Amino acid sequence: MYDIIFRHIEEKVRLTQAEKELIKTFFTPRKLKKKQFLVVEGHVCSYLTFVSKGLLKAYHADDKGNEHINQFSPEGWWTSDMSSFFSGGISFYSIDAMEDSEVLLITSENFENLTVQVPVMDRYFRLLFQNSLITKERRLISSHTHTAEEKYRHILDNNPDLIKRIPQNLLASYLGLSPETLSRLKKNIVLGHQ
Amino acid sequence: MYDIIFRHIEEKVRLTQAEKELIKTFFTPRKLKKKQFLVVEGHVCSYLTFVSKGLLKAYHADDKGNEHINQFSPEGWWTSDMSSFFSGGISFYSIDAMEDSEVLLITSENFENLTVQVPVMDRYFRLLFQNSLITKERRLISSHTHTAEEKYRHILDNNPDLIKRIPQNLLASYLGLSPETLSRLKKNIVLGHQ
DNA sequence: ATCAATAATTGATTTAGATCAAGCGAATTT
DNA sequence: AAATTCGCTTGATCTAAATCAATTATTGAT
Repeated sequence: MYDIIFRHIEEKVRLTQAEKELIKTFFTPRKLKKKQFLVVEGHVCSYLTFVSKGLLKAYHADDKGNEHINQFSPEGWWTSDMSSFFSGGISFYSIDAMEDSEVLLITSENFENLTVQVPVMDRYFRLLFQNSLITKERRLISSHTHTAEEKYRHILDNNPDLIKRIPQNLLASYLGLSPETLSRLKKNIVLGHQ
Repeated sequence: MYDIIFRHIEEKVRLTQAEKELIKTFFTPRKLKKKQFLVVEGHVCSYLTFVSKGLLKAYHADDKGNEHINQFSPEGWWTSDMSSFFSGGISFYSIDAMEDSEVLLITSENFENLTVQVPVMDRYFRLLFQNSLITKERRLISSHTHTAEEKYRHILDNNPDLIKRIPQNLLASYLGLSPETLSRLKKNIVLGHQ
């Protein structure tokens, strides 16, 4: 259960055995059935979540009821509504399981304890957030500069494995496109390659 | 010169006098004239930069030569091409001064030394990046859900002070709009309020 | 295996915002 | 102070993608 999380943390920082034992005590494991919610928009997001198995999505529903996916989180990724988690406000996103999943949950109090008692975790999360930030920045520029087709090609090139697990309409939502547009441009790409 | 940076850091973490003295040694102060470049796209971004006075912008030019502003950095903010800075690759953004400015520069080696010798700085940057990440996520969702007018209203409500210092065409670029569109929608808003 | 729900495709139409183009006012340079 | 550059506005036109609508897969549930 904890193998994956330690493998991931140790890609960025070193941990002693004692630290690992301590870290374990701050987390709660949980299983999620497909379609089960971790957070519902409007409630407080009480957990920062590490996905050890499966696939989750975080999304926001706008005024017209359209859902906009913020992030897909397969195994080895973290997910949460960070704003709600760290500040205690209501969650902007809903998060649910797209596949049967296993997750490790940590509350904000325990997160605070974790970083105080294992300071190297501040470094780990600094590196984690730093990388996420770079990716998010690029996605934002991409949303302004690239055409629908370029956005699709880009994700296809960079996340071929993940794409296979994601229904097309949800991928469209993630890219900020309508399902119809994504369907149509896929056809063009196939024909374009002949 | 260093007052502002310490004030900002101490909003998030505590520093001893000794730590402050040490921190100073890692930074180099520099003055920038308006229009002067800190980094040019395609070169390595060697510095993480704290703005103590003035205003900088970071932007990317696409294939067609259109510039897309990623970030405005007034006093009290950090700027850099983080990807280039942390990995040594070439910079995706150019960064230049929109006003005569004063900045504090730190190299990546010194950044590494800083976080090792003053571990609480890992926490500081963790908190900094965490907040940036929340903001970037919201901007990305906004770019998918909001109309041009809503985007403008939103920034007007949340950054009224900053907007005053920014020419309209650059604000349009930041919002992912053409200057013409921004000009037109401003007129509608004024009329709408009568 | 059947039925119901959900996802993907395809076509017709609309629309928000981009692009092209011209003129004007303000600011910076010499 | 004149000249040149730059930013803003306004109008006309164009276009990528959204929306509306119907049809056909595909998946899931009983």
